Amino acid sequence: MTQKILDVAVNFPGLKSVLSYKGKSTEDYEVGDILEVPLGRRNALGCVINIHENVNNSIKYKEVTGKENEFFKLSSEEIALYQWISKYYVYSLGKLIFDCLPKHLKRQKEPYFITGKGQDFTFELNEEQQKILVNFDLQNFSQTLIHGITGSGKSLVFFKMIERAIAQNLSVLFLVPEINLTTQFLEFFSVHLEVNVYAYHSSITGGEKFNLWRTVKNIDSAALFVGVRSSIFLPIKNLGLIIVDEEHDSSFKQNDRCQFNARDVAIKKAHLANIPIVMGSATPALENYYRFQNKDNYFTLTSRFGESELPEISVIKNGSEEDDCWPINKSLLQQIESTVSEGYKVIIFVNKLGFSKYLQCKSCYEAFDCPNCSVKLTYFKGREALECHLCEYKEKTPRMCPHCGCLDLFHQGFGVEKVVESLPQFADKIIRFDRDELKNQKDVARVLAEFKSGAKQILIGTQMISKGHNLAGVKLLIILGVDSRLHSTDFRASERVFQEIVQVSGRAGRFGEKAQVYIQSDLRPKFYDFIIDKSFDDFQKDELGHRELLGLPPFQKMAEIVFEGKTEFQAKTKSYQFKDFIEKVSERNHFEVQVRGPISSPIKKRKNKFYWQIYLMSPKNGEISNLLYQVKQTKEALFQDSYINIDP
DNA sequence: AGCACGCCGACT
DNA sequence: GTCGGCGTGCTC
Repeated sequence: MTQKILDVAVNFPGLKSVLSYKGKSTEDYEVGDILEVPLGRRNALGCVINIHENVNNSIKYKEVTGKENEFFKLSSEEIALYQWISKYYVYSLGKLIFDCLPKHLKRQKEPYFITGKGQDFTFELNEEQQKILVNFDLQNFSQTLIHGITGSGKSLVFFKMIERAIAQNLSVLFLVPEINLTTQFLEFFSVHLEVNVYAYHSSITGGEKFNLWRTVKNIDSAALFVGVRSSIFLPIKNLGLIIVDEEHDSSFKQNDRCQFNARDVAIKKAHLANIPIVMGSATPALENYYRFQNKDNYFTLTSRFGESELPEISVIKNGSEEDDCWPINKSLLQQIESTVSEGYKVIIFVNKLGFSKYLQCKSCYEAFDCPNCSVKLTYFKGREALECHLCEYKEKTPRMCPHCGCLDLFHQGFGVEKVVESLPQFADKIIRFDRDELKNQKDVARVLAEFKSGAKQILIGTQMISKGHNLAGVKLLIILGVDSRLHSTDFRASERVFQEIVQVSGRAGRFGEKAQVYIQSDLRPKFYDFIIDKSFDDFQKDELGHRELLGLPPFQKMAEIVFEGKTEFQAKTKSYQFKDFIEKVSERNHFEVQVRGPISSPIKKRKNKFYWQIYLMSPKNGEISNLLYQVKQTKEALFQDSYINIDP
């Protein structure tokens, strides 16, 4: 009898995580089996990815320790997806698989689902909506992008698509960027569809997750799965359609471990399963917008549902520090007053927690820095403390400058607390809406109920406002603190700010009321013209022009490699050594890859560690991953304390 | 990730 | 003299 060799992707972070083992003669093995295998002086979990008989005499094979029958066997399609992710994001296959699989827990909990009521729901689709559905079929892999303004009824199109899949007894995976968006979809879908609806998000416990995997592998009737990023790994049986809502959202990017983008993984998953994928957004990611230009499966929805119109948007100057109502421009006070007295609502959007951005000494200009990070401490008036937003550091607000002894300290910049304080005449009508004030979903629900009922009419808060909430009666919306965000060194800064302004503006005038949005800014970038005119295509085209000129995505593929060191010198040295080596390999093997940097990271010190980084650019898709993969395979030590971020 | 080996500082 | 700090390197 010939000896069977099992190639096993073992759970450890080395790139060469696929090791070969002898099987036990008493046991049968198949590709996809989860095994326990010896690794050094310990055991680890692994997944069989290949079985063959080619014995290599230079390897001393160890024998498999055991088979994990309690675990789920991976299908060849799942393995293919994990292999693609591992190659593209340059991440250990074995580690990836066991990062994604649910942990096998003793405590069992049955997964929760909502039984769909299948109540009749009749609505007229407009011409644009119908056009999308006419040619949509579930037969093969296809990609569709729906670019629809906020409130244009994308969900109705999704609904029709899901209905069709279910009619063919096919399950649907509906991806959303964040949990707070799922509730309204869950409600809508479960009332009108006649299938079980499962929600998948971070608050699902280990036991429930494990059982959900068991369930999705075995259910025969169609079901709908509404989930966040990690739900792309659910091995859903008879999956017939994937929908990615708010496709542009940065929450789809994982920023620890394997830094995949769930939208891109979803596309690959649809491709491997040979099923359609549909993406939707009011502000498509530039990469996607560019990819879909002049394609048949790019659709726009340009009219708002029902009577509603998009709000009118204007840009006005930042408030003057002389005025009592600073940072709000005093010319807006009258509008706030009249909006409130007419019984309508106001939202004020601020990008910063706390009271002031930082504290500074009036005589020597000493500012209070975090001792562990290269950022200034934020002043919180409620707690009378200075706090770091990157680490745990906090201290009581100092009375005098520790540097020169001066007692005159002044505040720079503003946060939510300050904005609330700047409108004392409305104090009894204001709700503060930020992570600091609202600790859980319960708080959020309570406060939103107060706002909806009209008990409170002014909502002042951070990014938490911008997503998903369907609020009636918002006639005035003020956006503060845009300028500092535009000054960021991130090449996506204007794209992100643009997306956020559009998303936030979408909160106003959703139920027929004519609304007004004011953006306070002293800058005059061209993109305000595009925002005011609502010519979103023109913004995208203008931004594409800049990107092309600078050779940035989507015109080139990009990767960012960050090096961590205990000292700045160490981080810097590592990044230079890496650059030298990768440039040599790239040249020698004729890779079309250009190295930019090294450069100190935008925040060069975090939690007492220092960061330097380099960028890799290439006009060819997959080229950077191939180069990195090759270098990492031959010289893994160069990657010690580094983070690879593909398509940052 | 673990878990070894290996080479310098402060302890009985 | 050696106990243990964590840098470096390997795992079929």
